[in-house]
Amino acid sequence: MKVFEVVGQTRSFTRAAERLNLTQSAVSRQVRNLEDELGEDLLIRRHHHLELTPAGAELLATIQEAFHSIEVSLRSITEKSNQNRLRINVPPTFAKRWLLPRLPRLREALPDVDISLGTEAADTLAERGLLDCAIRFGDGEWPMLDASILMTERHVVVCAPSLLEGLKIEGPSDLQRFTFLHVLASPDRRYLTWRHWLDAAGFQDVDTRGGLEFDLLDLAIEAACAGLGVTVADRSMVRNQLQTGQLVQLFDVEVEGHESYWFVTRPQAVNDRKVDAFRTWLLAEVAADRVA
Amino acid sequence: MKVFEVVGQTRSFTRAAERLNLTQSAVSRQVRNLEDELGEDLLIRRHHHLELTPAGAELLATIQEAFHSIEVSLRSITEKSNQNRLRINVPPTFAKRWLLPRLPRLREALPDVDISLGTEAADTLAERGLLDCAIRFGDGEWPMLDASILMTERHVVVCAPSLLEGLKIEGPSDLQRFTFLHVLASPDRRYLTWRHWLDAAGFQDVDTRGGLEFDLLDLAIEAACAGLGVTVADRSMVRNQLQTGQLVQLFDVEVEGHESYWFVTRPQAVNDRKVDAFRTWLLAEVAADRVA
DNA sequence: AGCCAAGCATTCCATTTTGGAATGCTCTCA
DNA sequence: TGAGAGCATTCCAAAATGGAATGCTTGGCT
Repeated sequence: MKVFEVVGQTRSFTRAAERLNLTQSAVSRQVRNLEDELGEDLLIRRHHHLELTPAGAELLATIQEAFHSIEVSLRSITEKSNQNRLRINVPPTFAKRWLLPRLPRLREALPDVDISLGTEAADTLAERGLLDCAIRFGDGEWPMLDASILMTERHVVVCAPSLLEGLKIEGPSDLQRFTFLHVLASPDRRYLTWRHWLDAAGFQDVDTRGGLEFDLLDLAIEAACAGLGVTVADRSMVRNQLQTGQLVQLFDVEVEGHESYWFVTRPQAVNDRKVDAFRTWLLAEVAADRVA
Repeated sequence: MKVFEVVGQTRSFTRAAERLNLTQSAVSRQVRNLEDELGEDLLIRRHHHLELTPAGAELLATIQEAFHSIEVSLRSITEKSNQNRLRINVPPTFAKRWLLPRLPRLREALPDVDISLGTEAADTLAERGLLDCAIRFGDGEWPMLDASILMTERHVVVCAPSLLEGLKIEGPSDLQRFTFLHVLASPDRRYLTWRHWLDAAGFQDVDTRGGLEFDLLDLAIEAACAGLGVTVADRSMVRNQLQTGQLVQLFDVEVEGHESYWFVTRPQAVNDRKVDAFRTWLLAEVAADRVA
């Protein structure tokens, strides 16, 4: 039953199996059993995707609602001392660079809401009921979830002021002297932020192949602060360091990235007071940022 | 989970076990496991009865609703050709004597509703989702169910006209000559309808100890029709026989019983079109009866 | 047209979960 | 204070569930 719910969401036995920590074989049989019991097909097995039959669609809707309400009830029991806890997951860099500095203001704005902050790279908002909401980086397209845009990344190049001592930085060749700090999208693939920025700046023939790689932007920024090299970073993530002089910006080139930070919720969360209050606060904060 | 639902309803591990076709031991551990998982007690184990903790009460309510909606959805799939079937259980005598003769009228009134009629002595309305509603005989007090009164029994004494040939029936002693037909409440206990009727009629010293016993009023009435003796019966159940002359009433004494026929539904059924239409029809029918 | 790969079905066996029977424990009531 | 009702516990058996390997079907691609 639970299995069918996930299959319905993922529209794939294989992906459902992953989400459920089962094998595809187990999922296949569970669904088959359910169909047998009902004497009615729930899914149309097409190749390379599944479709729901009308019966399946109706059952899926019912099951989702029922399970959700049970899950909420269960949670409110497990943590009944924490009725007012807001559980969120936030990308690590965003958490550290943007949210953490604003936590005092958040507490002030929502004094009666406790916050549980997770920084998993891949949150479980769609899969489990543990999270109330999340902030995600991407294009805002996530199936079965609602997303409101918070901010689009704006890339600037920064480094520690110590690196610049006695140097004049005016063009591509000056840049080439520094160590490049990169952020990895996956263990063997970099984000192309340097490429985009260089294109926008009109710098040809800069060799970015060398340099240090980090799996988190946060670490790249830390490295830059430590004077290890130059990095491309989202302006919002280094605002503080620029203000205090820990980092300085090189060139007056700012590139709008094609991905953004989004506030993401399950559709059912529309009538959750906490989530709503948090969304409102977030949107107000980012609006204030833009003015500043 | 399902186990806890039934325990919550029955307020007893043992009875829950019976209903679930499990042993008390299995039920005990299921509930214990659930409590352990939640880290919170759901039940207060008092001796000779269980109480729900606040957490347990909340969870029970949620679970009941969730399971019910799933069950309905499941049923509508299993029998999707029978979306418009109304499943009812009716006491056997009521079914045969009152409802069956009116079925044509019912079909006329609700032409698009198919009827599934069961006549179990103890229906499963509270326990399973199979029935949409039921008619029950009793005092109208059934936990977790809604009941609307249909009619209170009115006892009269009847027998076949052949028994009276050449006799004049005027008092207790005349009555004593007949064979008494009794209805059993349980294998070793009669309903006290004869007693009540004799008291109301003011007949002392009638010995009712002998006679034939039946487990259903219906059989007693059949026996009376066959000229086997005299019986006390609810007027509504023999209306037809009195009209056609198959039975005749002895004495002009009519006793109101202290139990009634009720239309019983689960609380969730309030917004079920079929059930509502049936209730309306039933109430109109009994109202018409009273006028006639 | 035919091959390849993606993805569901199937089979067989191991693991885990669930259930039953017997027994123990504790509280209530007479 | 003893009996009995009713929940807890223990131990073992049975059933359900899951995993790995493998088979099958089909849509896409050359």
